Amino acid sequence: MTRSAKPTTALDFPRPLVTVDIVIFCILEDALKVLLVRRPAEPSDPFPGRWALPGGFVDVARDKTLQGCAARKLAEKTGVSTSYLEQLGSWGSADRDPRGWSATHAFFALIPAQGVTLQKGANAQEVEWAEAESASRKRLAFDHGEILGAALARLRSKVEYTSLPAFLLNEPFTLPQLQRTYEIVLGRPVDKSAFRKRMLDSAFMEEAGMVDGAFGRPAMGYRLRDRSQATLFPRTFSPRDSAGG
Amino acid sequence: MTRSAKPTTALDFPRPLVTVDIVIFCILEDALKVLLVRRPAEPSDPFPGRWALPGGFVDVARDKTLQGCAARKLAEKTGVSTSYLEQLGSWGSADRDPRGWSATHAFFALIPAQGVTLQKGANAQEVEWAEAESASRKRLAFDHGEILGAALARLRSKVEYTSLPAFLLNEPFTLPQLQRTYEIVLGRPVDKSAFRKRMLDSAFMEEAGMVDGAFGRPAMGYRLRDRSQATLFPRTFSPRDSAGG
DNA sequence: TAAATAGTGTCTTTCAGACAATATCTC
DNA sequence: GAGATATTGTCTGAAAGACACTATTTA
Repeated sequence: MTRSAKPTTALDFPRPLVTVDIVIFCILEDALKVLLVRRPAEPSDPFPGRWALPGGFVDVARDKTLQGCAARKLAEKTGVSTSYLEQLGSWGSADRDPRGWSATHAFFALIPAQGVTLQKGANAQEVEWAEAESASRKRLAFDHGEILGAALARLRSKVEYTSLPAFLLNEPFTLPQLQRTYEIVLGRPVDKSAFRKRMLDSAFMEEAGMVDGAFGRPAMGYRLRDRSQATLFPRTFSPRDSAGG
Repeated sequence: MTRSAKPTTALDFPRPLVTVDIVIFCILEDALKVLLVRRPAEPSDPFPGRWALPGGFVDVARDKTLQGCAARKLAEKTGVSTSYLEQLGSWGSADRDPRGWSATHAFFALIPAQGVTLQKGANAQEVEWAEAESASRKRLAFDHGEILGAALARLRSKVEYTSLPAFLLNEPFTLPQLQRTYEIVLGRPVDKSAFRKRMLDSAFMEEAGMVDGAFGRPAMGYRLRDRSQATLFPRTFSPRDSAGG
C-alpha cells in the first residue's frame, strides 16, 4: 500500500467515521427474528426515532480489534457472549451518514433464543426483535436496510450447504428441532430422512443424551463438536427439480 | 447503532486510519500470481522496503465509496478497469499499523493476464507478480500475509463450486483453457468430460466462434453472459472419495 | 499418417429425495 | 390402545466420475 496521499509521517488528512454494526439473528415464535434498536429522538441526531441495527463507533481506546468491538456490542445488547459471529462486509461512502464520510464494518451473529436478556442502552433505548424478512423491507436508518438484506441473503445462501442453523439452538438440541430451524430459515419443508442422513453423516455433532419433549417419543440430544465454525456440506439442499444444474 | 460514545453532534473523538487493500490475482506462466508492491525505503515509513499488497488510504475528497476506491487503486496499478472485484473482509486493530489504530477494507480482484500494463507508482514503486502460494508465506508488510492467505482460501473455496476462474481469462476463451485455469487454482487435475458437462449445463457462457491454437483441433470460443458476478454450481468439484459426506 | 488437441459416449456408483414402515413415548 | 413424535428402511432416478472412443486440425 502506498499510504502516501500525504507525507507518510503526517497523518493529518481527514479520516472517515468508523463504526461497527451487528445483524443479530435468533429464532423466536417459530420465525427468524433480527434485533433492532430505535435511534434517539433528538433532531440533532441522524435518523431520529428510526429503527436501526445495533452498533456504534469503534472506540479506539477500548476496542483492540473490530471483531472484539462487535463482540462487545453484542454482549452489551443481548447479554450473550459466546455465539457465532461472522464478518458480513463493510459499507462505506461519502453519503451514508449525514455527519460525513463513514465506513461501517458489519457482522452477523446467530444466537439461541434462550439465555438472551435484552439490555436497554444506558440511554434507555427501545429494543425489539423484528421479523427478519419484513424488517429488511422497512425503512431503517442509514443503509441498514441494505445491510440487513445482505445478511439475510448470506444466511439463506449458507443454510443451503452449511451447519449454520445449529448456532440458533441451545444445546442439547434434537434433530427434529434442527430440521425445523432449517425449514424456518429456508422457508420451505425439508425431507426428514434425507435431512437426518445428511446431518449424521457429516458428523459435526455428537450425542448428548436423550431429551424428552411434552409428547411422543423422546429424541436424542446433540451438541456441536466445534462451536467456533460451521461445517460445509458438499451439496446444497435441493428439491428434485430445482437447482439441478 | 448508538453512535453516542460522545454527544452525537460532537465528532471530535479519535478516529482510526482507514485504508483499502487489494489482492489482485492473475494467471501467468501457468501459475496463480498475485500483485505485490514494495514499500518505500525511508525508515520513517512503516515496514520500509517490505513487499505489500497494493492499496492505501481512503481519500475522503476523491472516493465516493469503498468499492470505488478499490476500483480506482486497481486501475492505477494495472490499467485494468473492468474486472471481477469482490469484497474480502476487513481487518482492523490497534496494532496492525505502527502509526495507530487502523482498519483496512480488503478486496480481491481477478484479472486476465493480457491487457495488464503494470504502472509504477508516482513514486516509482517497485511492482511484481509473485507466485500466490509462496507469497502468502513471505513476511509481508502489516498483516498482509494474513489477508493474502484469506484471499487464497476464499478463492480456492469458491473455485470448487463457482465459475470464478472464468474471470481470469480473456474472452473468448476455450473450455480446455478454462479447465486448465481450474486445475491451476485447485492444484489438482479435473476430469475433462465431467468438467465440460458441468460448464455447459450451467449455461453461464455463450458461444463466441471458433478459436484455433497452434496445434490440433480448433476449439469453440466462449464468453461470459454476465461479467458482473459468478455462477454457483449446486455441487462442489470432488474426486470420488473425498468430500463424500 | 502420425501427433496433438478437442469433443462425445457409455458405464458405474453414489446418494439425495420420496415415502413407507417401525419404534417409543404420554395420556 | 390411541395419538404423537422419533427413527429407520427401501426404492428410484439423477448426475458425477472414470475412461474409452471419435473428430479435426497441423506437420
